[in-house]
Amino acid sequence: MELLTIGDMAARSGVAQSALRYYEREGLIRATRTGGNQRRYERHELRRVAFIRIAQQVGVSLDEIREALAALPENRTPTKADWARLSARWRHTLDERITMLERLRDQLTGCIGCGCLSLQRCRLINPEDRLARLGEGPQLILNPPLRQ
Amino acid sequence: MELLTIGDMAARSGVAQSALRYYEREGLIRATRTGGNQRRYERHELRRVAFIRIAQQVGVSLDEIREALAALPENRTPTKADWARLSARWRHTLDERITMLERLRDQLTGCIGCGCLSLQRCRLINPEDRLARLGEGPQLILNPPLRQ
DNA sequence: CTGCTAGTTAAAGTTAACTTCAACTCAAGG
DNA sequence: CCTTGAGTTGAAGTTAACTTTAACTAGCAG
Repeated sequence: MELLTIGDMAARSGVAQSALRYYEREGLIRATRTGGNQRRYERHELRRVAFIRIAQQVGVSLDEIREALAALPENRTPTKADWARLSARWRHTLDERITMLERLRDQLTGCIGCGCLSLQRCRLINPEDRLARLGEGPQLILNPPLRQ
Repeated sequence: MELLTIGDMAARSGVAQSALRYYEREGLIRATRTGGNQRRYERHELRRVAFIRIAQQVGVSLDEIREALAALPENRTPTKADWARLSARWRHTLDERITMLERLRDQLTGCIGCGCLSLQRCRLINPEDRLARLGEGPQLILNPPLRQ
């Protein structure tokens, strides 16, 4: 059971040591300590780091990533099935994000592309035809959660 | 030539007044002033705001958005052609982002999905087969710009 | 004129995700 | 034993994109 130093982890994962310490403080990865208080990582922590970076690319926050990682077993090395279960979640998130961007792209092409980018008429800006249905109310740009 | 107050702009764009002031400080939108120093917006500034929010959804930073908006004419209301020219840029960015996410999704399915998420063997983690080609060097997770 | 809502400013606060810094300690080679 | 490179800590700094606050002014109805 060979353990990795923080330097090893940084080199093999491409993630800075300061980030690895940060992830540990945030409860995303774990390390044991040597007698001299240095961190030693088990090999499977590398997989956690990989998972973290991938999820970040998908646009998931560290908070959500921590939550997902909490589904891994505490007292044994995660199995393939454990990881597969987690990845299913991101797969779904990814699908959603891709769909959103594709819709945005298609509408962009036919909408800003044509120069019509009008808050009154554009489906991109006023997606559910809110203006038409709600009459005088405020016309929201894009999707809901834009706070006022 | 009816001008809009900041309240009008906020209501019609769904963007907070504080954000509109911030955009102005950052040089993304412009307003004239009344005798009493209140902002008055021309109608086409709404289109700018729409453009800003759309670009943000695509993942573009305000810095880049400002740069893009700088291509609009200073001294006349932008035409459809002006907007179409700008949108072409985002269209391209969008395409790239979608492609990236699709690649990520496909690899996620076949890679984390299968539980193999291994830094040594996984194409997702080690995309260009760096390990194989470069021998002992550090193995970077995902795409390049991960600083050390 | 009185009130009230809408608008103004500069400055400070917020959040995420880290990095940088200063001041040390550990581990290993010679 | 000495030196050097790797590791440790808490605290403060960084960046983007805003929001909040406090103290004040404008515009308009009655």
